[in-house]
Parts: sequence; C-alpha cells; structure tokens
Amino acid sequence: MPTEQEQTGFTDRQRAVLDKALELLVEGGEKALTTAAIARAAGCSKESLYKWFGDRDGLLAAIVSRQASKVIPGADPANDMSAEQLHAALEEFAKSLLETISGDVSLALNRLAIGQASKSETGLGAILEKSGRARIGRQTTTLLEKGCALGYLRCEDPQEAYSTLYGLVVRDQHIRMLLGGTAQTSPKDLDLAAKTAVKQFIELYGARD
Amino acid sequence: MPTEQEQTGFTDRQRAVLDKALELLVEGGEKALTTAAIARAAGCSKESLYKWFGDRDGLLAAIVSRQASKVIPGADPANDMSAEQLHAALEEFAKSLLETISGDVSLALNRLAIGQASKSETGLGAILEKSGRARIGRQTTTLLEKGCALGYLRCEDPQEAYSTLYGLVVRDQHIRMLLGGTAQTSPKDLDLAAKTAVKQFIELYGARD
DNA sequence: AACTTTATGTACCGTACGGTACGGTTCGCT
DNA sequence: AGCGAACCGTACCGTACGGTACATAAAGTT
Repeated sequence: MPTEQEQTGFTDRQRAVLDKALELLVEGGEKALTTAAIARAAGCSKESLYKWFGDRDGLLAAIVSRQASKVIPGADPANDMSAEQLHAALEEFAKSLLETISGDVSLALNRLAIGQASKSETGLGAILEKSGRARIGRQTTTLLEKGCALGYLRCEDPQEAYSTLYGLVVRDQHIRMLLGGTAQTSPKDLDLAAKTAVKQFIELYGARD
Repeated sequence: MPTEQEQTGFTDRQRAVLDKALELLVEGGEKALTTAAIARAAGCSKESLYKWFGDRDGLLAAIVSRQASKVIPGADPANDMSAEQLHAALEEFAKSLLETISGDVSLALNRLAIGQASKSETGLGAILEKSGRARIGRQTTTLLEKGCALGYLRCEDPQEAYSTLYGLVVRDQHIRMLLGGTAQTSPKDLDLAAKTAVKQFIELYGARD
C-alpha cells in the first residue's frame, strides 16, 4: 500500500530530491540548477534523475508542481461574518499575498517560469498560474462573493473586484522584486501597505454608507 | 565631428546591430541570442561584437539601454489644464502603459532582465527600471502633482498616488503575460480597462465633490 | 543463497556556446 | 598609390552541460 504521499505522484525520496533542487534554485538561480549539481546536492545519481523525471524540463516542472502543491488553503469564510471580520480577512489576505511574493522561493520560481516562458512548451507558467495564483484567487474571490451576498460589498463582478484588490495590494512591487530591485519588505511597511490597500478597496467596493 | 547619434554612445552601425539583436531576442527568447546568431543576423563578425560590447553581458546591457533610450516622453502637462484634460491625460497614460507592457518587445526585455536578475551583477533590471519605468513614473507623478496643485486631486504623497494608479491599471496583467498566459490584448478590452482604472483612481484621489 | 530491482558513482559522448586568432578585404586618409 | 584602421568570415579552443552507459552495491523476494 502506498503511503499517503501519493497525492502528487512522487515518492518520499523524490520529493526530498525536489526540495534540495529547489534550495539550489533559490540560492543560485537557474544557471546553478544543473543536473550534476542536483545529483550531488541530493545525494543521488544523475541516472536516477532521468529515470524519475524524464529530462531536465520534466525536472523543472516537477520542482514547480511540488512547491505549488504546498500552498495551504486558508479557512473558509464563515456564513455569518461581520463587516469587521471581512475587513480583517481581507487584510490578512493582503499581508499574506505580499509576504508570499516577496519570499525567496516565490521569486525564484517565478523567475524560473518566466525564463522558460519564451521557449519550450512545458508551461511552467501555467503550472504556477494554476496551482498558485489561481488557487488563492478563487479562494479570495469566494470571500468577496460572500461579502457581497452579506451586503458589505457592492460588486457586479467578483472576479473583477478581486483583480482590483490584487492591483491595489501588489502595485508594482512584484515586478520590481523580480527585476532584482531591493524591496521594502520590512514587516512594518508590509503591514501598512496591506492595510492601505484594503482601505482603498473598501472605499471602492464597500457598501455605500 | 560625430553625428548627433552620440547620445547613447553608440555608432549607427552598432545601433543597427543592437536592433537586429533585439529582433532575435523578441522572436526567440534569450536562448536564441547567441553571439554567433547575432553576428549572422546583423551581418557583422563576432570579433566586432566583442570589440564593441566587451562580452555577452555587455551586449545584453547595450540592447536594453538602446531600447530604453527610445522611450519618447509625452507632452508636459499644461499649467492651466481642466479637470477633463487631466482625466484624459490619465486615461492616455493608462492606455499607453497597458499597450507598452503587452508589447512583444517589452515582454522580451523584461523576461531577459528577470532571467539575469539572479546571477551576474550587470543589473539589467536596474537599467530597465531606471530608463523605462522610473522615467514614465516620474512624468506621471508630476502630472499628478499638477493635478493636485490645481485642486483636482487630493494627494498627500504623489509617489504613493502614482503607485496606486499603476496597480489599478496593471493589476495582475503584467505577471500573467510574463508567465506566458495569453493576455486579453484586444484594443477594446484594453481601452475599457484603462478607463475603468482611471475612474477608480479618481474615485480614490479625486477632490471631494 | 541465488535472483531481481533499484540506486549510486563515475566515466563518457556529443554538442553548443563564449571567447580568441588570423588571413583577407574594404574604406578612408594623406 | 600607398598606408592603416576597421571589419568580415571562418576556423579554432576550452569548457560546461544534457544525456547515456556501465560497473558496483544495497535491499527486498522467493
């Protein structure tokens, strides 16, 4: 009987290798991610890598999938939440989003996917999109829908509202960090930015008072 | 006497080569941008490339600088513009921004810079940042300042206001396109998105009525 | 205990690319 | 015409990397 880790289709050993590979990627960028280096770091043979993941592209895809599968879903919004609870949930989302995209791992994975975006139709971007962004997007969108249903928000299109919230929260921080610019990731700034964004969002989409 | 093109420090010939190289980059991504391919496409010798640009990194930097130098500044905001003119100028900015970041050239350059961001301190990201984003940012910021001075906007911090405008306009479109997802770049959608963003911005920062 | 499976480690191959060297050619200058 | 600089085309070198082959060792199975 397979251990419960069959969820992503990888064995424990393979997952450990993928994690080591991700470590390498984070600290050295894609150029550091050679098959030889991975084998050395993970204490396995190149032959095993190719047996398990097919080729280098498959390995990269596996790394991205692996990490994407780690995204932990937040709690579902309660059916009877108050306006304050909605507000708090939104701020929590904003803060968590900013924290995530500022993280080394997120930056490394996004850089990798973007670098591969032009060539080879392995579609790392699609994996990231689907497992990461889309997932939390859907979740937050349902939160917005609920807020709308409870009369706290006016939104014609929750999807659109979510998109606006995203823009207000992230602004140009993500691209700046991807380009290598130093980000102002002091926890204080980050918290303030999240609060400001949510305040503006409520100003746009909050029920008229 | 040097022709007037001395502005960027490159000769006509060198600029032509850089343009050809950019073409290659746009249509094939970074992997297509080998020194041999550039020399072939541009009809020059590899030796000249190295003589002119030092090494491959220098060449990449030159490509980015070259393109960045092409950014054409918009008209300065008039001192006596009306609220409608400000609104129109903002919409124009929003549309132009969306058009730019959806363009093949912009995407290719951003991908290149992001790919290089982890390694080698050539700082393509810094060049892009400085010549592209920061420039139009400064320009639009002064526009906002003027709008503020004329009483059309209330902004404590124009920098902050600009950042918000950017977020409202771009949302998550940029990263989506960088990751390879198909963008909804139909001119209609684009125009609508720009108008919506500016409307929301005015709602947040417009003078109270 | 023999056998199969799976994995390690190392050595190897082919290729692609960055960078250099060199002979030949064009072009401008005097 | 003669000279020198810039440049082209090509060949070349070293290296790094993706991918494969193989020889060996651990571990489970019967």
